[in-house]
Amino acid sequence: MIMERIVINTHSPEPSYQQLARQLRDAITSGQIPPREPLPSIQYLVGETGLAVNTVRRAVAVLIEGGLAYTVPGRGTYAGKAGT
Amino acid sequence: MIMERIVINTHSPEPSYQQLARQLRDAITSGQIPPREPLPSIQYLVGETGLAVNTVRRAVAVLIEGGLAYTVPGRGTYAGKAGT
DNA sequence: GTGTATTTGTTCGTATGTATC
DNA sequence: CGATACATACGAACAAATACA
Repeated sequence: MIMERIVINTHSPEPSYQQLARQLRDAITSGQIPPREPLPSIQYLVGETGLAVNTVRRAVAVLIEGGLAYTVPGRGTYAGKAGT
Repeated sequence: MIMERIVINTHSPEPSYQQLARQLRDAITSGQIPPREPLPSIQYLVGETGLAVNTVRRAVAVLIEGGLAYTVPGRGTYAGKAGT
């Protein structure tokens, strides 16, 4: 599992889902999670962050909409763009 | 309130939020809801469609991300782009 | 092939906060 | 202040796709 510690500050004015999305984005753009490598699973992120499933899902959705990750149902979510 | 009947087919393979997003999008692009005119409120859409608040919000979020609508906190959601 | 576990997708319900009128 | 409207977050349930023993 590739990924540094994730820290969510509940009292920050920045929404939790945005904090998580930002940290995941950084992990991807920095190459810490190379293209085609799986992101941490939703369940893992729930345990790691203490956030609710829906909140984590929302954060991941941000990356997907941003074209930084893609999902394969039943498999997982991967860094980079879907394709060949 | 500008807007034709909204119909959600629960048994359709197309997710409810996408059905709603599509119908709202059509209402905007067709000019049925002109730029700067308010979209139906979340609560209204909840009553009209029978969907849950979160599901309706998700549909509206699709339009906002697509640049077809913008939100003014405490006021409402409007067709077109935010700006002047 | 079957059954189970994992993972994502959709949906609902509810509570609290913030902004506007 | 009270009503309205959007924003964030939590909790829970069920379906579908995939992986694996």
